[in-house]
Amino acid sequence: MPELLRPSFFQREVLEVAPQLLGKRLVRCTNNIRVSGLIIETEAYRGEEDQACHARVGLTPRTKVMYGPAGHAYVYFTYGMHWMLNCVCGEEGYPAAVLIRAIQPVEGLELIAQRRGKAKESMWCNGPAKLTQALAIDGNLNGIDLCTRDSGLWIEDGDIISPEVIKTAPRIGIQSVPEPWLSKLWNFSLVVE
DNA sequence: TCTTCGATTGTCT
DNA sequence: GACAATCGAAGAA
Repeated sequence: MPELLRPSFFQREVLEVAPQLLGKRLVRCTNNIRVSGLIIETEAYRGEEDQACHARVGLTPRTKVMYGPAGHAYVYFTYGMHWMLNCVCGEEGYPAAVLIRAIQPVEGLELIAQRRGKAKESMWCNGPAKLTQALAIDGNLNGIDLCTRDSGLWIEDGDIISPEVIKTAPRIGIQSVPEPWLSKLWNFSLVVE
């Protein structure tokens, strides 16, 4: 049985954690059925000074999970219909999180197909709102501990990814954010083979 | 394949 | 009351 990632993995500089999450396995377990996929794209958000980070407005009921202990899930709702999954990182009290933007489905393909309707297989989990739909993740999971199996959502260790196959890019969907935050290369993805 | 545009609700000002 | 870390349907080319 693969090991779960531990709090110490997350309790580091978010810019180190984000690329290292690539290749790890995100696992969702409901009714003893596993649905999982390899993480292939992440994005880092860090600090109140990061104008793309929700915590730029400071501590509010919405953002307080980001200020909490590392290794917990920050799940939030946006655009009136989509859920996003983030992993809280760094020291407690400092708001930082990694947005999981895409995974490659591995287990539970039937359930994913069912949850994603008639979407094509290549489109199942190639976006942050798509993978939350495929894994049945919603606001009920906000604040849960990703380092235990108690909540049915966790991350398992995987292969070490060599730096050559990791691509960096500006973060996505933050057009209204001013420089220098707009151009930070805080988006990490695996180069497709 | 590419572009446009509508959907729809929690959160903050 | 405005806006948001987006998706997918529909229409054009």
